[in-house]
Amino acid sequence: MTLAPSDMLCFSLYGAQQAMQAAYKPLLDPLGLTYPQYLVLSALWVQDAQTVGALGAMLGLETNTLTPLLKRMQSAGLLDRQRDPADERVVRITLTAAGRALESQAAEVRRCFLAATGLDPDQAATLRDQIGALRAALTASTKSPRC
Amino acid sequence: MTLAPSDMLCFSLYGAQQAMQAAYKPLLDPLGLTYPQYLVLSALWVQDAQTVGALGAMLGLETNTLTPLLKRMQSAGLLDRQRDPADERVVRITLTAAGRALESQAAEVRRCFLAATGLDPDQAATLRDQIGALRAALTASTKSPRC
DNA sequence: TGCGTTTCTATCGTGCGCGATTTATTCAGC
DNA sequence: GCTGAATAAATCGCGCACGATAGAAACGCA
Repeated sequence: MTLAPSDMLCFSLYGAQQAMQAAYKPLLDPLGLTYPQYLVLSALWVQDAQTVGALGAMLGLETNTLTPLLKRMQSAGLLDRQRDPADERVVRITLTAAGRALESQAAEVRRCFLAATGLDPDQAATLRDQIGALRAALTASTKSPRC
Repeated sequence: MTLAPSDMLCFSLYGAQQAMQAAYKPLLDPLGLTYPQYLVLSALWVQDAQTVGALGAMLGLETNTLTPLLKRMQSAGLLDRQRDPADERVVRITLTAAGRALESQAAEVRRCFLAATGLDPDQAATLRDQIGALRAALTASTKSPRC
């Protein structure tokens, strides 16, 4: 017996993620950001001068995704990329004034996105944790398959 | 006050979707399918001979995504693409024997994915509906912004 | 000191995903 | 019948996302 995509948990996740990015688009376009770029900035607002690898660990992205993404953001004047003198293998990502300046506008973005979900903060946090648990279970299962 | 990505609902969705596709990968690789291709087949198993537009409506994808995706699946021998004689604008997508044959293996894929989530069927259905509601709210809000 | 291993980033190729545009066909109204 | 609007699919360009690989720097250890 075959399920239609609309009846599948995986498809709800797939579709919701696309809807989420579509909802962010009108909020981020005025800032000249894509959604992954917004995530990178969010990570740097919390902790500046991170390495490429640390950003990747926080966001779940590999360097093959991050390097070109960070170069585009550098071209846009949002951040600087420079080798760490103490360890020349490492590239440190540092916010520019322009990158830091966007933080103040992020509050409005968050407020609008929450409004778009139609959830109150508690409901959003609960759903976030449920989806986070799903993510953790899937990641764990991929590392050591049960099936 | 700025949230870390890990505290954001949007990021849990973003990360969970990536984890979902990573979990599907070892299940679909043996079948020679990507996750979006698996979705297309799932839609066609329910209803064969759909148009490109109907598939797009079911999966939430535009023709600029579907056309090359369907061409790759045609090259792989999974489906046929042919203009509808009654309306030459329309292209109908029809499963080949090979495409139909994969349906029997999909049950095992679904079983393994559910196991990977660590959820029982009821929990999975509940979470699916919650995420589906989030998707609906986000889509509605994108169409008529509240903010 | 020198060498094999590990760590970190960058590069390459492929497959989505989508905004914008183009082409082909059909339809509606004259 | 003919023309303009509408519809369906295809095309083009760009930005992720990731597997596989490469290259440079640091480290471990004889």
